[in-house]
Amino acid sequence: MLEARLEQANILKKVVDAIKDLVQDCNFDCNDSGVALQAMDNSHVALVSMMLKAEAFSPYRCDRNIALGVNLTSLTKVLRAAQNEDVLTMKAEDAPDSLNLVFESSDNDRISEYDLKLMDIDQEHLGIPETEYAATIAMPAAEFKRICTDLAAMSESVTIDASKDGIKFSCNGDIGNGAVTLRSHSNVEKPENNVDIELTEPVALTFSLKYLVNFCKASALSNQVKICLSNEVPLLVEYNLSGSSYLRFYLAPKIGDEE
Amino acid sequence: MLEARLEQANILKKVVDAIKDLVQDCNFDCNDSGVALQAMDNSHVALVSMMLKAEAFSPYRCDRNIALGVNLTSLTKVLRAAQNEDVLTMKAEDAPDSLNLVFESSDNDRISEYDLKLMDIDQEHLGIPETEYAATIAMPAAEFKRICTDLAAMSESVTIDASKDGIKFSCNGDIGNGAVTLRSHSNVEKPENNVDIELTEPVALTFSLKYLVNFCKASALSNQVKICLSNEVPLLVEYNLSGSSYLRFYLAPKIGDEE
DNA sequence: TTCTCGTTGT
DNA sequence: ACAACGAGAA
Repeated sequence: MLEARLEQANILKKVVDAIKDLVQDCNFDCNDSGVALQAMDNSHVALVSMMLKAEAFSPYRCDRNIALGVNLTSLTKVLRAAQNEDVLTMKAEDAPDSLNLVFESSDNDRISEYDLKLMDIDQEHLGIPETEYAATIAMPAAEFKRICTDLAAMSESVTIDASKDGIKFSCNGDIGNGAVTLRSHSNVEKPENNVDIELTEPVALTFSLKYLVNFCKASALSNQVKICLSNEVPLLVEYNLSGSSYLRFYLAPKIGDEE
Repeated sequence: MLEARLEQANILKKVVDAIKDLVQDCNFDCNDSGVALQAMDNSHVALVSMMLKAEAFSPYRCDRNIALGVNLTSLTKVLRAAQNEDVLTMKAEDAPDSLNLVFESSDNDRISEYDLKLMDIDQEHLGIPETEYAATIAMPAAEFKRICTDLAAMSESVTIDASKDGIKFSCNGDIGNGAVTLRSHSNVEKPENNVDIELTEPVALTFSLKYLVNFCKASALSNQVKICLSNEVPLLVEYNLSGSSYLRFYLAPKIGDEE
Protein backbone atom coordinates (compact mmCIF):
# COMPACT_ATOMS: atom_id res chain seq x y z
CA MET A 1 0.00 0.00 0.00
CA LEU A 2 1.26 3.41 -1.03
CA GLU A 3 0.29 6.64 0.63
CA ALA A 4 2.29 9.72 -0.22
CA ARG A 5 1.43 13.30 0.59
CA LEU A 6 3.14 16.02 -1.39
CA GLU A 7 2.81 19.53 0.01
CA GLN A 8 3.05 21.04 -3.42
CA ALA A 9 1.14 19.23 -6.11
CA ASN A 10 2.97 21.67 -8.36
CA ILE A 11 6.19 19.71 -8.16
CA LEU A 12 4.71 16.58 -9.65
CA LYS A 13 2.90 18.70 -12.20
CA LYS A 14 6.12 20.28 -13.39
CA VAL A 15 7.98 17.00 -13.40
CA VAL A 16 5.33 15.31 -15.51
CA ASP A 17 5.09 18.31 -17.82
CA ALA A 18 8.82 18.10 -18.37
CA ILE A 19 8.82 14.46 -19.42
CA LYS A 20 5.45 13.81 -21.01
CA ASP A 21 6.65 14.80 -24.46
CA LEU A 22 9.47 12.29 -24.26
CA VAL A 23 7.64 9.36 -22.77
CA GLN A 24 4.03 8.26 -23.16
CA ASP A 25 3.68 5.42 -20.69
CA CYS A 26 5.94 4.52 -17.83
CA ASN A 27 6.09 2.99 -14.41
CA PHE A 28 6.35 4.95 -11.22
CA ASP A 29 8.29 2.51 -9.09
CA CYS A 30 7.44 3.00 -5.46
CA ASN A 31 9.25 1.49 -2.52
CA ASP A 32 10.20 2.56 0.96
CA SER A 33 12.90 4.91 -0.29
CA GLY A 34 10.58 6.89 -2.56
CA VAL A 35 9.12 7.07 -6.02
CA ALA A 36 11.38 6.46 -9.01
CA LEU A 37 10.85 6.61 -12.73
CA GLN A 38 13.09 5.56 -15.58
CA ALA A 39 12.14 5.56 -19.21
CA MET A 40 13.65 5.94 -22.62
CA ASP A 41 12.05 8.18 -25.17
CA ASN A 42 10.41 6.59 -28.19
CA SER A 43 13.44 6.87 -30.42
CA HIS A 44 15.73 5.51 -27.69
CA VAL A 45 18.01 8.51 -27.90
CA ALA A 46 17.14 10.05 -24.55
CA LEU A 47 16.54 8.64 -21.12
CA VAL A 48 14.64 10.19 -18.25
CA SER A 49 15.37 9.30 -14.66
CA MET A 50 13.42 10.77 -11.81
CA MET A 51 13.75 10.15 -8.11
CA LEU A 52 11.38 11.62 -5.56
CA LYS A 53 12.80 10.58 -2.23
CA ALA A 54 10.52 9.61 0.60
CA GLU A 55 11.67 12.78 2.40
CA ALA A 56 9.99 14.86 -0.28
CA PHE A 57 6.68 13.59 1.03
CA SER A 58 5.12 13.91 4.44
CA PRO A 59 3.98 11.47 5.34
CA TYR A 60 5.30 8.76 3.05
CA ARG A 61 4.41 5.16 3.41
CA CYS A 62 5.10 2.31 1.04
CA ASP A 63 5.47 -1.15 2.53
CA ARG A 64 6.46 -3.06 -0.54
CA ASN A 65 7.47 -2.46 -4.13
CA ILE A 66 4.64 -1.16 -6.25
CA ALA A 67 4.86 -0.34 -9.93
CA LEU A 68 2.31 2.22 -11.08
CA GLY A 69 1.96 1.95 -14.82
CA VAL A 70 0.78 5.37 -15.89
CA ASN A 71 -0.14 6.99 -19.15
CA LEU A 72 1.47 10.40 -18.78
CA THR A 73 -1.07 12.15 -20.99
CA SER A 74 -3.86 10.95 -18.74
CA LEU A 75 -1.88 11.89 -15.66
CA THR A 76 -1.36 15.35 -17.13
CA LYS A 77 -5.10 15.77 -17.51
CA VAL A 78 -5.59 14.88 -13.88
CA LEU A 79 -2.73 17.05 -12.62
CA ARG A 80 -4.07 19.97 -14.59
CA ALA A 81 -6.94 19.93 -12.12
CA ALA A 82 -4.57 20.80 -9.29
CA GLN A 83 -4.51 24.41 -8.24
CA ASN A 84 -1.14 25.90 -7.56
CA GLU A 85 -1.13 25.62 -3.81
CA ASP A 86 -2.96 22.34 -3.52
CA VAL A 87 -1.70 19.50 -1.40
CA LEU A 88 -1.60 16.21 -3.26
CA THR A 89 -2.07 12.81 -1.67
CA MET A 90 -1.48 9.74 -3.80
CA LYS A 91 -2.73 6.35 -2.76
CA ALA A 92 -2.54 2.93 -4.32
CA GLU A 93 -3.10 -0.66 -3.30
CA ASP A 94 -0.35 -3.25 -3.37
CA ALA A 95 -1.47 -4.59 -6.72
CA PRO A 96 -3.32 -1.57 -7.96
CA ASP A 97 -5.42 -1.14 -11.03
CA SER A 98 -5.85 2.52 -10.30
CA LEU A 99 -4.05 5.38 -8.62
CA ASN A 100 -6.00 7.63 -6.32
CA LEU A 101 -5.06 11.31 -6.33
CA VAL A 102 -6.60 13.78 -3.93
CA PHE A 103 -6.05 17.52 -4.20
CA GLU A 104 -6.88 19.60 -1.18
CA SER A 105 -6.90 23.35 -1.28
CA SER A 106 -4.87 24.81 1.54
CA ASP A 107 -8.01 26.21 3.15
CA ASN A 108 -9.71 22.82 2.92
CA ASP A 109 -12.78 24.15 1.20
CA ARG A 110 -12.25 22.25 -1.97
CA ILE A 111 -11.33 18.61 -2.40
CA SER A 112 -10.81 17.09 -5.82
CA GLU A 113 -10.42 13.38 -6.06
CA TYR A 114 -9.38 11.42 -9.10
CA ASP A 115 -8.91 7.75 -9.82
CA LEU A 116 -6.52 7.18 -12.65
CA LYS A 117 -6.62 3.83 -14.35
CA LEU A 118 -3.26 2.08 -14.46
CA MET A 119 -1.74 -0.22 -17.02
CA ASP A 120 0.83 -2.98 -17.06
CA ILE A 121 4.05 -1.80 -18.56
CA ASP A 122 6.98 -4.00 -19.40
CA GLN A 123 9.83 -2.50 -17.55
CA GLU A 124 13.02 -2.23 -19.51
CA HIS A 125 14.88 -1.21 -16.40
CA LEU A 126 18.22 0.08 -17.49
CA GLY A 127 20.93 0.15 -14.92
CA ILE A 128 22.56 3.51 -15.44
CA PRO A 129 26.26 3.22 -14.73
CA GLU A 130 27.67 5.81 -12.36
CA THR A 131 30.06 7.67 -14.58
CA GLU A 132 33.00 9.88 -13.73
CA TYR A 133 32.47 12.72 -16.14
CA ALA A 134 35.32 14.55 -17.79
CA ALA A 135 33.45 17.82 -17.44
CA THR A 136 30.76 18.93 -15.02
CA ILE A 137 29.16 22.32 -15.48
CA ALA A 138 26.71 23.93 -13.11
CA MET A 139 24.86 26.99 -14.37
CA PRO A 140 21.56 28.83 -14.02
CA ALA A 141 18.80 26.70 -15.47
CA ALA A 142 17.20 29.72 -17.11
CA GLU A 143 20.45 30.56 -18.87
CA PHE A 144 20.83 27.05 -20.21
CA LYS A 145 17.27 27.19 -21.44
CA ARG A 146 17.87 30.52 -23.14
CA ILE A 147 20.96 29.23 -24.90
CA CYS A 148 19.21 26.10 -26.14
CA THR A 149 16.15 27.88 -27.47
CA ASP A 150 18.26 30.61 -29.09
CA LEU A 151 20.49 28.14 -30.87
CA ALA A 152 17.55 25.92 -31.78
CA ALA A 153 16.31 28.83 -33.89
CA MET A 154 19.36 28.40 -36.11
CA SER A 155 20.22 24.77 -36.10
CA GLU A 156 19.26 21.21 -35.30
CA SER A 157 22.27 20.52 -33.17
CA VAL A 158 24.70 22.16 -30.83
CA THR A 159 28.31 21.43 -30.05
CA ILE A 160 29.27 21.80 -26.44
CA ASP A 161 32.95 22.52 -25.85
CA ALA A 162 34.12 22.35 -22.30
CA SER A 163 37.63 23.53 -21.66
CA LYS A 164 39.34 25.10 -18.74
CA ASP A 165 38.66 28.51 -20.28
CA GLY A 166 34.95 28.02 -20.17
CA ILE A 167 32.06 26.34 -21.89
CA LYS A 168 31.05 27.09 -25.44
CA PHE A 169 27.77 26.21 -27.11
CA SER A 170 28.00 26.56 -30.88
CA CYS A 171 25.92 25.69 -33.89
CA ASN A 172 25.94 25.99 -37.66
CA GLY A 173 22.74 26.61 -39.53
CA ASP A 174 21.46 27.64 -42.91
CA ILE A 175 21.02 31.25 -41.90
CA GLY A 176 24.37 31.46 -40.15
CA ASN A 177 26.34 30.31 -37.16
CA GLY A 178 25.97 30.98 -33.49
CA ALA A 179 28.00 30.48 -30.37
CA VAL A 180 27.59 31.31 -26.72
CA THR A 181 30.57 31.12 -24.40
CA LEU A 182 30.36 31.15 -20.64
CA ARG A 183 33.22 31.58 -18.22
CA SER A 184 32.97 30.23 -14.75
CA HIS A 185 32.21 32.81 -12.13
CA SER A 186 30.62 32.94 -8.76
CA ASN A 187 28.90 35.61 -6.78
CA VAL A 188 28.26 35.11 -3.11
CA GLU A 189 25.34 37.50 -3.31
CA LYS A 190 23.58 35.56 -6.02
CA PRO A 191 24.76 31.97 -5.94
CA GLU A 192 21.88 30.98 -8.21
CA ASN A 193 23.70 32.82 -11.01
CA ASN A 194 26.95 30.99 -10.56
CA VAL A 195 28.61 29.19 -13.41
CA ASP A 196 30.93 26.47 -12.19
CA ILE A 197 33.08 24.28 -14.38
CA GLU A 198 34.91 21.21 -13.16
CA LEU A 199 37.12 19.56 -15.70
CA THR A 200 39.52 16.65 -15.84
CA GLU A 201 39.99 16.92 -19.59
CA PRO A 202 38.55 19.02 -22.40
CA VAL A 203 35.46 17.60 -24.09
CA ALA A 204 33.60 18.54 -27.26
CA LEU A 205 30.40 16.75 -28.20
CA THR A 206 27.41 17.43 -30.40
CA PHE A 207 23.78 16.98 -29.39
CA SER A 208 20.31 17.36 -30.79
CA LEU A 209 18.88 20.72 -29.74
CA LYS A 210 15.35 19.43 -30.00
CA TYR A 211 15.94 17.16 -27.06
CA LEU A 212 17.84 19.72 -25.05
CA VAL A 213 15.03 22.23 -25.49
CA ASN A 214 12.68 19.56 -24.29
CA PHE A 215 14.76 18.86 -21.20
CA CYS A 216 14.69 22.56 -20.39
CA LYS A 217 10.99 22.37 -19.64
CA ALA A 218 12.22 21.26 -16.25
CA SER A 219 13.86 24.64 -15.67
CA ALA A 220 11.06 25.77 -13.39
CA LEU A 221 12.01 23.01 -10.96
CA SER A 222 15.40 24.31 -10.01
CA ASN A 223 17.48 27.48 -10.23
CA GLN A 224 20.54 25.60 -11.31
CA VAL A 225 21.15 22.83 -13.79
CA LYS A 226 24.12 20.47 -13.88
CA ILE A 227 25.53 19.36 -17.21
CA CYS A 228 27.93 16.43 -17.29
CA LEU A 229 29.96 15.38 -20.32
CA SER A 230 32.42 12.71 -21.27
CA ASN A 231 33.49 11.44 -24.63
CA GLU A 232 31.62 8.42 -25.91
CA VAL A 233 29.06 8.72 -23.12
CA PRO A 234 25.59 10.24 -23.00
CA LEU A 235 25.27 13.78 -21.75
CA LEU A 236 23.63 14.12 -18.35
CA VAL A 237 21.39 17.11 -17.62
CA GLU A 238 20.36 17.17 -13.99
CA TYR A 239 17.85 19.25 -12.06
CA ASN A 240 18.08 18.82 -8.31
CA LEU A 241 14.92 19.04 -6.31
CA SER A 242 14.69 19.59 -2.62
CA GLY A 243 16.11 16.87 -0.38
CA SER A 244 18.28 15.01 -2.89
CA SER A 245 15.35 14.23 -5.15
CA TYR A 246 16.20 14.84 -8.77
CA LEU A 247 15.13 14.81 -12.38
CA ARG A 248 17.83 13.66 -14.82
CA PHE A 249 17.93 13.50 -18.58
CA TYR A 250 20.48 11.55 -20.58
CA LEU A 251 21.13 12.19 -24.24
CA ALA A 252 23.41 10.25 -26.57
CA PRO A 253 25.79 12.45 -28.54
CA LYS A 254 25.54 12.74 -32.27
CA ILE A 255 28.36 10.77 -33.76
CA GLY A 256 30.58 11.55 -36.72
CA ASP A 257 29.94 14.84 -38.41
CA GLU A 258 26.35 14.25 -39.34
CA GLU A 259 24.60 17.57 -39.76
CA MET B 1 -36.73 54.60 -32.11
CA LEU B 2 -33.97 53.03 -30.06
CA GLU B 3 -30.94 54.86 -28.81
CA ALA B 4 -28.76 53.16 -26.24
CA ARG B 5 -25.30 54.18 -25.13
CA LEU B 6 -23.14 51.57 -23.43
CA GLU B 7 -20.07 52.89 -21.63
CA GLN B 8 -18.19 49.67 -22.21
CA ALA B 9 -18.65 48.14 -25.62
CA ASN B 10 -16.76 45.26 -24.05
CA ILE B 11 -19.81 44.09 -22.17
CA LEU B 12 -21.84 43.46 -25.28
CA LYS B 13 -18.80 41.91 -26.91
CA LYS B 14 -18.41 39.39 -24.11
CA VAL B 15 -22.10 38.63 -23.97
CA VAL B 16 -22.27 37.93 -27.67
CA ASP B 17 -19.08 35.87 -27.53
CA ALA B 18 -20.59 33.78 -24.80
CA ILE B 19 -23.72 32.90 -26.72
CA LYS B 20 -22.81 32.93 -30.39
CA ASP B 21 -21.75 29.29 -30.37
CA LEU B 22 -25.14 28.29 -29.06
CA VAL B 23 -27.36 30.49 -31.15
CA GLN B 24 -26.94 31.76 -34.71
CA ASP B 25 -29.80 34.20 -35.16
CA CYS B 26 -31.98 35.80 -32.57
CA ASN B 27 -33.99 38.86 -31.71
CA PHE B 28 -32.82 41.58 -29.40
CA ASP B 29 -36.16 42.69 -27.98
CA CYS B 30 -35.99 46.33 -26.99
CA ASN B 31 -38.53 48.23 -25.00
CA ASP B 32 -38.50 50.92 -22.38
CA SER B 33 -37.18 48.57 -19.71
CA GLY B 34 -34.14 47.49 -21.68
CA VAL B 35 -32.83 44.98 -24.18
CA ALA B 36 -33.76 41.32 -23.82
CA LEU B 37 -32.79 38.18 -25.69
CA GLN B 38 -34.10 34.65 -25.47
CA ALA B 39 -33.11 31.77 -27.68
CA MET B 40 -32.74 28.04 -27.67
CA ASP B 41 -29.67 26.40 -29.05
CA ASN B 42 -29.97 24.40 -32.24
CA SER B 43 -30.46 21.08 -30.53
CA HIS B 44 -33.04 22.55 -28.16
CA VAL B 45 -31.15 21.34 -25.13
CA ALA B 46 -30.00 24.70 -23.89
CA LEU B 47 -31.64 28.08 -23.62
CA VAL B 48 -30.02 31.49 -23.35
CA SER B 49 -31.74 34.40 -21.68
CA MET B 50 -30.14 37.81 -21.51
CA MET B 51 -31.45 41.01 -20.01
CA LEU B 52 -29.66 44.31 -20.29
CA LYS B 53 -31.70 46.71 -18.23
CA ALA B 54 -32.14 50.29 -19.32
CA GLU B 55 -30.01 51.33 -16.34
CA ALA B 56 -27.04 49.58 -17.91
CA PHE B 57 -27.13 52.26 -20.59
CA SER B 58 -26.81 56.00 -20.32
CA PRO B 59 -28.73 57.36 -21.88
CA TYR B 60 -31.33 54.80 -22.87
CA ARG B 61 -34.31 55.59 -24.94
CA CYS B 62 -36.78 53.23 -26.55
CA ASP B 63 -40.34 54.49 -27.08
CA ARG B 64 -41.95 51.34 -28.34
CA ASN B 65 -41.19 47.64 -28.71
CA ILE B 66 -38.57 46.94 -31.32
CA ALA B 67 -37.29 43.51 -32.29
CA LEU B 68 -33.80 43.54 -33.74
CA GLY B 69 -33.29 40.31 -35.65
CA VAL B 70 -29.56 39.80 -35.59
CA ASN B 71 -27.20 37.23 -36.96
CA LEU B 72 -24.77 36.81 -34.08
CA THR B 73 -21.88 35.88 -36.32
CA SER B 74 -22.28 39.14 -38.16
CA LEU B 75 -22.66 41.04 -34.93
CA THR B 76 -19.47 39.44 -33.67
CA LYS B 77 -17.62 40.71 -36.71
CA VAL B 78 -18.83 44.22 -36.06
CA LEU B 79 -18.13 44.10 -32.34
CA ARG B 80 -14.63 42.90 -33.04
CA ALA B 81 -14.02 46.38 -34.37
CA ALA B 82 -14.53 47.80 -30.91
CA GLN B 83 -11.44 48.60 -28.91
CA ASN B 84 -11.47 47.60 -25.32
CA GLU B 85 -12.37 50.95 -23.84
CA ASP B 86 -14.69 52.14 -26.56
CA VAL B 87 -18.10 53.58 -25.87
CA LEU B 88 -20.84 51.97 -27.94
CA THR B 89 -24.01 53.68 -29.08
CA MET B 90 -26.70 51.59 -30.75
CA LYS B 91 -29.48 53.15 -32.75
CA ALA B 92 -32.42 51.76 -34.66
CA GLU B 93 -35.63 52.99 -36.22
CA ASP B 94 -39.01 51.80 -35.07
CA ALA B 95 -39.29 49.28 -37.88
CA PRO B 96 -35.63 48.90 -38.62
CA ASP B 97 -33.94 47.02 -41.38
CA SER B 98 -30.57 47.80 -39.90
CA LEU B 99 -28.91 48.48 -36.57
CA ASN B 100 -26.51 51.37 -36.30
CA LEU B 101 -23.50 50.87 -34.04
CA VAL B 102 -21.06 53.66 -33.25
CA PHE B 103 -17.82 53.08 -31.37
CA GLU B 104 -16.11 56.09 -29.85
CA SER B 105 -12.71 55.87 -28.29
CA SER B 106 -12.78 57.33 -24.81
CA ASP B 107 -10.56 60.21 -25.87
CA ASN B 108 -12.83 60.96 -28.81
CA ASP B 109 -10.07 60.61 -31.34
CA ARG B 110 -11.66 57.85 -33.30
CA ILE B 111 -15.22 57.11 -34.30
CA SER B 112 -16.20 53.90 -36.03
CA GLU B 113 -19.69 53.51 -37.36
CA TYR B 114 -21.34 50.36 -38.60
CA ASP B 115 -24.76 49.51 -39.97
CA LEU B 116 -25.70 45.90 -39.41
CA LYS B 117 -28.44 44.50 -41.58
CA LEU B 118 -31.27 42.96 -39.65
CA MET B 119 -33.49 40.02 -40.44
CA ASP B 120 -36.99 38.93 -39.54
CA ILE B 121 -36.87 36.10 -37.06
CA ASP B 122 -39.87 34.10 -36.01
CA GLN B 123 -39.89 34.48 -32.32
CA GLU B 124 -40.49 31.31 -30.44
CA HIS B 125 -40.77 33.25 -27.23
CA LEU B 126 -40.71 30.75 -24.45
CA GLY B 127 -42.11 31.89 -21.21
CA ILE B 128 -39.62 30.66 -18.66
CA PRO B 129 -41.46 29.70 -15.51
CA GLU B 130 -40.07 31.21 -12.34
CA THR B 131 -38.92 28.14 -10.49
CA GLU B 132 -38.18 27.66 -6.85
CA TYR B 133 -35.00 25.68 -7.02
CA ALA B 134 -34.14 22.94 -4.58
CA ALA B 135 -30.53 24.05 -4.56
CA THR B 136 -28.92 27.37 -5.32
CA ILE B 137 -25.15 27.61 -5.35
CA ALA B 138 -23.15 30.78 -5.72
CA MET B 139 -19.47 30.38 -6.41
CA PRO B 140 -16.57 32.08 -8.15
CA ALA B 141 -17.17 31.98 -11.89
CA ALA B 142 -13.52 31.14 -12.49
CA GLU B 143 -13.72 28.15 -10.20
CA PHE B 144 -16.81 26.82 -11.93
CA LYS B 145 -15.05 27.22 -15.23
CA ARG B 146 -12.00 25.42 -13.91
CA ILE B 147 -14.06 22.51 -12.67
CA CYS B 148 -15.96 22.16 -15.92
CA THR B 149 -12.86 22.23 -18.10
CA ASP B 150 -10.98 19.87 -15.80
CA LEU B 151 -13.75 17.31 -15.80
CA ALA B 152 -14.36 17.76 -19.51
CA ALA B 153 -10.85 16.39 -19.99
CA MET B 154 -12.06 13.09 -18.60
CA SER B 155 -15.70 12.73 -19.52
CA GLU B 156 -18.68 13.91 -21.56
CA SER B 157 -20.91 14.53 -18.62
CA VAL B 158 -20.84 15.60 -15.01
CA THR B 159 -23.07 14.76 -12.12
CA ILE B 160 -23.75 17.62 -9.76
CA ASP B 161 -24.68 16.58 -6.25
CA ALA B 162 -25.89 19.32 -3.98
CA SER B 163 -26.31 18.39 -0.35
CA LYS B 164 -26.08 20.31 2.84
CA ASP B 165 -22.47 19.16 3.16
CA GLY B 166 -21.45 20.83 -0.03
CA ILE B 167 -21.57 20.52 -3.75
CA LYS B 168 -19.88 17.73 -5.62
CA PHE B 169 -19.07 17.59 -9.31
CA SER B 170 -18.17 14.09 -10.44
CA CYS B 171 -17.54 12.24 -13.66
CA ASN B 172 -16.54 8.85 -15.00
CA GLY B 173 -14.32 8.52 -18.00
CA ASP B 174 -12.12 6.11 -19.89
CA ILE B 175 -8.93 7.17 -18.19
CA GLY B 176 -10.46 7.20 -14.72
CA ASN B 177 -12.88 9.03 -12.48
CA GLY B 178 -12.85 12.50 -11.07
CA ALA B 179 -14.71 14.45 -8.44
CA VAL B 180 -14.46 17.95 -7.05
CA THR B 181 -16.19 18.81 -3.80
CA LEU B 182 -16.75 22.32 -2.53
CA ARG B 183 -17.87 23.31 0.91
CA SER B 184 -19.61 26.58 1.44
CA HIS B 185 -17.50 29.27 2.97
CA SER B 186 -17.31 33.00 3.03
CA ASN B 187 -14.57 35.50 3.54
CA VAL B 188 -15.39 39.10 4.19
CA GLU B 189 -12.05 40.12 2.76
CA LYS B 190 -12.64 38.40 -0.56
CA PRO B 191 -16.37 38.02 -1.10
CA GLU B 192 -15.76 37.18 -4.75
CA ASN B 193 -14.33 33.86 -3.56
CA ASN B 194 -17.33 32.90 -1.50
CA VAL B 195 -19.11 29.64 -2.02
CA ASP B 196 -22.67 29.79 -0.82
CA ILE B 197 -25.11 26.90 -0.87
CA GLU B 198 -28.81 27.26 -0.24
CA LEU B 199 -30.72 24.03 -0.15
CA THR B 200 -34.24 22.91 0.51
CA GLU B 201 -33.56 19.32 -0.48
CA PRO B 202 -30.61 17.36 -1.86
CA VAL B 203 -30.38 17.17 -5.64
CA ALA B 204 -28.27 15.09 -7.98
CA LEU B 205 -28.44 15.62 -11.71
CA THR B 206 -26.26 14.89 -14.71
CA PHE B 207 -25.41 17.37 -17.45
CA SER B 208 -23.45 17.60 -20.65
CA LEU B 209 -20.03 19.10 -19.96
CA LYS B 210 -19.77 20.41 -23.49
CA TYR B 211 -22.62 22.83 -22.84
CA LEU B 212 -21.39 23.80 -19.41
CA VAL B 213 -17.95 24.60 -20.77
CA ASN B 214 -19.67 26.71 -23.37
CA PHE B 215 -21.66 28.63 -20.77
CA CYS B 216 -18.43 29.33 -18.94
CA LYS B 217 -17.32 31.61 -21.73
CA ALA B 218 -19.38 34.16 -19.85
CA SER B 219 -17.04 33.92 -16.87
CA ALA B 220 -15.34 37.17 -17.79
CA LEU B 221 -18.61 39.01 -17.22
CA SER B 222 -18.92 38.40 -13.53
CA ASN B 223 -16.83 37.27 -10.57
CA GLN B 224 -19.54 35.00 -9.33
CA VAL B 225 -21.86 32.53 -10.97
CA LYS B 226 -25.13 31.21 -9.60
CA ILE B 227 -26.11 27.60 -10.23
CA CYS B 228 -29.67 26.53 -9.56
CA LEU B 229 -30.86 22.94 -9.56
CA SER B 230 -34.07 21.05 -9.09
CA ASN B 231 -35.01 17.55 -10.07
CA GLU B 232 -36.80 17.25 -13.41
CA VAL B 233 -36.03 20.86 -14.24
CA PRO B 234 -33.34 22.44 -16.38
CA LEU B 235 -30.24 23.67 -14.62
CA LEU B 236 -29.90 27.44 -14.44
CA VAL B 237 -26.46 29.03 -14.71
CA GLU B 238 -26.64 32.74 -14.09
CA TYR B 239 -24.12 35.54 -14.47
CA ASN B 240 -25.24 38.80 -12.97
CA LEU B 241 -24.15 41.98 -14.66
CA SER B 242 -24.18 45.38 -13.11
CA GLY B 243 -27.57 46.81 -12.17
CA SER B 244 -29.67 43.64 -12.20
CA SER B 245 -28.89 42.90 -15.80
CA TYR B 246 -28.05 39.26 -16.35
CA LEU B 247 -27.05 36.49 -18.66
CA ARG B 248 -28.70 33.13 -17.95
CA PHE B 249 -28.23 29.71 -19.41
CA TYR B 250 -30.61 26.82 -18.97
CA LEU B 251 -29.64 23.24 -19.62
CA ALA B 252 -31.85 20.17 -19.55
CA PRO B 253 -30.43 17.34 -17.45
CA LYS B 254 -29.40 14.07 -19.01
CA ILE B 255 -32.03 11.54 -18.18
CA GLY B 256 -31.67 7.91 -17.26
CA ASP B 257 -28.15 6.64 -17.00
CA GLU B 258 -27.07 7.34 -20.52
CA GLU B 259 -23.33 7.53 -20.53
C1' DT C 1 -3.60 24.59 -40.24
C1' DT C 2 -1.51 28.99 -38.93
C1' DC C 3 -1.78 33.28 -36.55
C1' DT C 4 -3.39 36.31 -32.81
C1' DC C 5 -5.08 37.27 -28.28
C1' DG C 6 -5.58 36.43 -23.57
C1' DT C 7 -4.15 34.06 -19.51
C1' DT C 8 -0.89 32.11 -16.40
C1' DG C 9 3.53 31.53 -14.56
C1' DT C 10 8.38 33.23 -13.78
C1' DA D 1 7.18 43.40 -16.27
C1' DC D 2 8.30 39.69 -19.54
C1' DA D 3 7.80 35.22 -21.48
C1' DA D 4 5.54 30.87 -22.41
C1' DC D 5 1.34 28.32 -23.12
C1' DG D 6 -3.14 27.49 -24.49
C1' DA D 7 -7.44 28.86 -26.68
C1' DG D 8 -9.97 30.96 -30.26
C1' DA D 9 -10.24 33.01 -34.88
C1' DA D 10 -8.94 33.35 -39.73
